[in-house]
Amino acid sequence: MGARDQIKHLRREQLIEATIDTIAKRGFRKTTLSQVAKRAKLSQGIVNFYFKTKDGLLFETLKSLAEEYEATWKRAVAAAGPNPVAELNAIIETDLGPQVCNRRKVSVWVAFWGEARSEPRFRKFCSQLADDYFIQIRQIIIRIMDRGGHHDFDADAIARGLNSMINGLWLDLMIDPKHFDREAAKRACRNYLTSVFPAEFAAIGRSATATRRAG
Amino acid sequence: MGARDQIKHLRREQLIEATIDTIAKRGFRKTTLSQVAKRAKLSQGIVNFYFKTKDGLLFETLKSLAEEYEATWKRAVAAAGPNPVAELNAIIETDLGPQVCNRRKVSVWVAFWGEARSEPRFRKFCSQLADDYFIQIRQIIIRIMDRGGHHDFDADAIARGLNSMINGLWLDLMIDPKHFDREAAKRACRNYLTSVFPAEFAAIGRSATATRRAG
DNA sequence: GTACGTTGAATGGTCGTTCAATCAATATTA
DNA sequence: TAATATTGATTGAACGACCATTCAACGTAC
Repeated sequence: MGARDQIKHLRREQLIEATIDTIAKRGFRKTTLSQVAKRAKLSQGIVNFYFKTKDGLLFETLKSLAEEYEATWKRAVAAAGPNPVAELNAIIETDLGPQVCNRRKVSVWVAFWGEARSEPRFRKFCSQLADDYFIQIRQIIIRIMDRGGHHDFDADAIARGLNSMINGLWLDLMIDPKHFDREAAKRACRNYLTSVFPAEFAAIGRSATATRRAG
Repeated sequence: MGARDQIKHLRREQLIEATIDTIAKRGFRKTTLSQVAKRAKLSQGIVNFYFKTKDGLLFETLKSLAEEYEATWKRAVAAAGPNPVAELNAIIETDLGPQVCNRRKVSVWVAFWGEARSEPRFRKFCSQLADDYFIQIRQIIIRIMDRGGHHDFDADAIARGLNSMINGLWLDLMIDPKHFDREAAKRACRNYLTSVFPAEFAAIGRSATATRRAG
């Protein structure tokens, strides 16, 4: 990669970061190209040079955010080792950890979700992403079920419940950021899993106050 | 109320409905006053006559949607009688029922949530609403706990989990409307509650496939 | 010197908002 | 009651502001 390509890559990242900042600070409605350019400390026309159109910039921003998110949680699952309980716990930890679950990034996600219905491009991308994630979670849950002999549990319902709970907790951060409690959010998820798999999540639940209150 | 006031009320409702339609069909970004006016079959300037500004219209739309929602679930809880298990089940039933959980209305909610961070007016209103709802759910859960003697359960975590799960399931409807399954969504919630309160939700869980698969 | 990155002024279009004019309903008068 | 005055509802053209996009001109690296 020559210096030419490096600067091209740098500019794209610079503009995408500025877009995320702008959406987070001013909202989707008030996100204009001049605002983005100003925040990136570049000139007006630069966005159209690198992304052709405003929609192009927005879609690339979504893609960038998605790639980072996917890489983050897949890395966390891999690092958690072969134990499915630890993997699920790692997902909760990263999904509600500060790198993923912060106002800056979540406000961008919610902005895109809000436009999903009217923008097929956004919707298709987001649904593909959500589907991959759901399938992974369900797969982990099935492994827990197999190990514990819970062959009659409804893996789909459990996975959907956890998935939705995490997304809903992200929304909490948007709606009531002042009272949002990261640890309480994790506790809600662990509480759920400890209820479904008492034996498997007992240790994690006990140490972090899951189904039962600590003390 | 004179004919004058009646028409005033009618026009406001007409414009708010048109706003909901426009946000749902074209997204927040592309919601313009001329679009709203056209959909309401009225003239350009009418919105400014009835709502002063565009932001005024949007906020009144949010308020209208919120009032309807609150009335719906409070009515459902009241109708479910004094049994807290039935009340919680009624909340799930209405929150994921077609009157509340449909693409038209949910897309408007998500649009406002997305703008919540940059619009303090939106955020304050939404957080107040969410708080009322959370407190109600928690209160019902505490009643279930008292009745069942589960004094060591974490009511906050259980309530937050259910609350978030429902919100997250609404998001599912936005992101992947084609595969969204209303009954599967309800099942995820009931599954959760049956795991936490096996004895209390057993009947409901059994009939609707909660923790364990039917059959 | 050539090719590419970058600028910022210019353009055409669309937005929210205003307002003089018009229309319809109600109140007043004869 | 009929005619008229008054009030409020509604229109749509007009305005200024701001938007995304373009592009000729300039700067810079190779």
